[in-house]
Amino acid sequence: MISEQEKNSRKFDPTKSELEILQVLWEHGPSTVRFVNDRLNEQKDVNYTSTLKLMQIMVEKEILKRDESQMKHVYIVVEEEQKTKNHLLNKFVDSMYKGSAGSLVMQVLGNNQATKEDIKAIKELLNKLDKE
Amino acid sequence: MISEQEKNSRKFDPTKSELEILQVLWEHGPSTVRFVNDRLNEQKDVNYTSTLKLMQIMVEKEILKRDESQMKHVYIVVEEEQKTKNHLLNKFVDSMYKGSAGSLVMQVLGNNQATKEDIKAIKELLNKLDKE
DNA sequence: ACAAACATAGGAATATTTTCGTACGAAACA
DNA sequence: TGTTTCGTACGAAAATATTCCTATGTTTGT
Repeated sequence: MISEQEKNSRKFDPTKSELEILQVLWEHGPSTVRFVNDRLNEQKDVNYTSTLKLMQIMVEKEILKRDESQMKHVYIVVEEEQKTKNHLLNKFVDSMYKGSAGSLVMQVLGNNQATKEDIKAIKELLNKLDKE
Repeated sequence: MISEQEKNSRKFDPTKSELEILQVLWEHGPSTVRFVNDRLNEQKDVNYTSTLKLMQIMVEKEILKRDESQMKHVYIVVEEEQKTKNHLLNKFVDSMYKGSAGSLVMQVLGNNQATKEDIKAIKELLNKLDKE
């Protein structure tokens, strides 16, 4: 018996390769396997059918759904990008910073990993949060 | 042939299970397998020899080193905690936020994932950065 | 109509990660 | 001193993740 918890967490636990595919879909929206594979091949060598297989698996896992009305199936991300990213961020923070999002931010800021523009935007956001 | 790059990045690419072990060692300092295994068993079921094996593998990968002068070997993290965390954070930011640390921070702040204290500390840090 | 290019499906081969059984020596202790 | 407990080493099994071969059908262009 699989609990709902497990079922959901599995759904939000893309593997490394799956994440690469998600990134393409997040950036470009619903796409065919061919398109995704072409984007991936800009970074690394991967066979068309490998990408196809992965995307099929992702449909099974309900990470993606697809429009089969055309022969060239169009794959669509099921979960909102932000929701998934949030989940992954939380997991990351939990495991690396004992759940303290603050200390993650401190690390980023203290490490010159944020540009001047970033910092400006962050300050503005903080001000906005103050007013609420 | 394996490039130095790959070799190094592999060193900093702990698997999921390896990360769990690192967390114990980060929190408690140099430890025996028995100790680490006990900590892990507070969270999940895992056999002693499984933990042993993993930690031995981590020594091979030079993620850990160990003091064998006693029968109960003591395992020690090679890389500084911060250095490893930084590396993992960078990888995360790269893959999830196209390398923009700022947008990660924005997401954390915009999502009530930071407490009031966090925000206060962040503001202070920002002020300090300004002065430099 | 035919060949070439392209699409999906399915399963098998690989690679990687994780877990654990077994062997065997050292320490603890009744 | 004998036996139980605890330690390491090694290798294999199991679980996961990744890659790609092959079959088969569709579309495209000549």
